[in-house]
Amino acid sequence: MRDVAQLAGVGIKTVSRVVNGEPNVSPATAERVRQAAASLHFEPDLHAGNLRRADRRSRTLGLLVSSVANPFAAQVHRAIERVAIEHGYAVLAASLEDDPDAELRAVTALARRRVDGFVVTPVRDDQAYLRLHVERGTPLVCVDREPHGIETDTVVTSNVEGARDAVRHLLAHGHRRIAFLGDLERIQTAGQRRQGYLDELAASGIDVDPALIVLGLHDDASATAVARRLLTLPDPPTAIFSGQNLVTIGAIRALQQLGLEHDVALVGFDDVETSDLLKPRVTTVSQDADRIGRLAAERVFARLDGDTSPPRHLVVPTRLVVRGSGEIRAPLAAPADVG
Amino acid sequence: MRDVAQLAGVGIKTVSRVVNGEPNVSPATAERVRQAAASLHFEPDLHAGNLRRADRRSRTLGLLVSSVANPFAAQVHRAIERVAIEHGYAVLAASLEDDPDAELRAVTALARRRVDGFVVTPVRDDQAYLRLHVERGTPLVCVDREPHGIETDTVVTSNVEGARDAVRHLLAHGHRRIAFLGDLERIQTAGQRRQGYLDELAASGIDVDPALIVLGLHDDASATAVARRLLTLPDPPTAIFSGQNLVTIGAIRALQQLGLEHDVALVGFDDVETSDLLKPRVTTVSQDADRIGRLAAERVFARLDGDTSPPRHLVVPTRLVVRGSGEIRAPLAAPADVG
DNA sequence: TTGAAAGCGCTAACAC
DNA sequence: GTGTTAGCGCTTTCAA
Repeated sequence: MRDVAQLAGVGIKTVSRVVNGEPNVSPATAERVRQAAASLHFEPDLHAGNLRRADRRSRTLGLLVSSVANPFAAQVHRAIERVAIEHGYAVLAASLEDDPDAELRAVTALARRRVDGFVVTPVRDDQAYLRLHVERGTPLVCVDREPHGIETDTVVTSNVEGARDAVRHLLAHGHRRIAFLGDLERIQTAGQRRQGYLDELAASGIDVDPALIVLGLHDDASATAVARRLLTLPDPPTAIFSGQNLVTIGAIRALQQLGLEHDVALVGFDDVETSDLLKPRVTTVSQDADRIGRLAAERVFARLDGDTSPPRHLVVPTRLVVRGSGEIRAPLAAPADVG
Repeated sequence: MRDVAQLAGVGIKTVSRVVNGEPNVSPATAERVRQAAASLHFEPDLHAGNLRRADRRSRTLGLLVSSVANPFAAQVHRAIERVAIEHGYAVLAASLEDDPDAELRAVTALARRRVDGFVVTPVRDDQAYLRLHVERGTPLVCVDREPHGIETDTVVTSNVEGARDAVRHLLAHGHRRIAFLGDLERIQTAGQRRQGYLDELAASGIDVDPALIVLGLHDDASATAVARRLLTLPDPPTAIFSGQNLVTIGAIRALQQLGLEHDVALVGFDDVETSDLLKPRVTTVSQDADRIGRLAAERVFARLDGDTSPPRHLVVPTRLVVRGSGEIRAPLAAPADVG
């Protein structure tokens, strides 16, 4: 910058003014400065400026997700990036892989880089430690899961309602023995989806068979194994509600292996790529990742713009996408037990 | 930092030493400083330090990809992040959506944030403008596509060889009329895959029917339409080689719509999620995104570590994953034309 | 309309 | 072992 000033024959502050588009520079001077800057390939150092700048904004957002390679997280990321760009922001993303320590490390790494705001998918049991950053003026928005130990803006999927929709849909097709396959219990959304499943069955006065509820499934292999076991029970379920997309894939594989894919109904929570191409096509409760990301980013910028209203808890509805597998009807009920 | 120094009753430089783990601090002093830092929740400002630090490293990498939501790019991103973390680095990612102007904007945005290295999927016709950054000491590694106008490290998939493998596989199953469905011509990898297709046919002395080659497909809808048209030709192809995963999905849909999925062979370039669940399962030429990302990141760090050897051009081989659709045999050849 | 001086939070160089 | 001084590249303040 000093070099640019020298070459343009002006003071360093004038260069600063031109670079930042500040007023009170004669067009002629401005032009000379621009020429000089271009010829020296000058790129202002954003971080150096921040040191002294009034707003002290790094124009960078920090994003913590399960994994940038996870399709849902990646879509949320893209949506956040879109909003960020509009505001002249860049996004620093970190993958946590559900590791509580990684959450801490990532927050520290991003804090040292002085991100202006955090969008976090909580992993730890307690996010109270993040209060510090919020108090220091770095807004925090939690996505996908609710944080613990801190009151802050959140944007989550309507997990309970979505699960209820799925189960209601299966009930409407005559099913009474509906299995639930869920992710690890410590993952909040898994618990909520199970809750929706239980709520809807309760609301319909259906007795729950605990044998049909399995949690702790985190990949498709274990889901396949469990689904096979349930489907070969003496009194098997006539429908399956799977609570996560890898689990859905596992369930499909089990159904295919047993040749039951056209006989046992299936509704999966969260989309399965190319679910359109399968036979039958898979009915899913799909999440609006794009909207979640967009809302989260908008919340961050609202806070950066000085919004001090109470924390907002946004719930993004799911959509039941009817494609075929969920509309398989239950076989005629066996005669009621008469003892 | 001054506050920490005051609270610990030491000089500011001692705090710096403790924070950075430099030697020549007595254990007792160090402990007092640590206490003070913790009680004030001190987080050093990485960027402020960089201003004066000898290596001037922001410990941040810039990544430019088609889209962070694209599964291939997202996997590359994750692999880069893994290597980055090991080196204490964070990753700033930007989505270009194949927009040449976005490439320029993203490079500028990252340069102003003083990233230490770039990993770029080139979009523009010319990357000569990046020489500046390289000369100023910011290494550049191009992934997935070769850059133009600059000699730098590259990590790409063996597109030509992978395509040849696919076509050879189809030839081995008796096919002679093999269609090629490719992405937009301006996308380098699309051209390379077509080249591999042509090469392999030429090597086998097969005449190419230009009617069976269609480029310019960028989504599954257009691919479906084109595949339908080809398959309903008077003399239709007996096999399809699709050059991109959305195109593969389109081709599958067309085959399903026409009820031909068990009669016409299909090999797709790049993986299709859940291709395992389809009937028939889809044979693909799969790219090793993880390896590409890892190698690219390792190249950046090698350069940062002072490697000044000539640019390396790494080619990551593909793998033909045999699953069923590519092994459908050609129907018995029609009698040769005898005029 | 312009520029000089001070200072942002930190590290380098050197003195003690 | 420890502290002092200068200065990184920029913006602020304020004087001209």
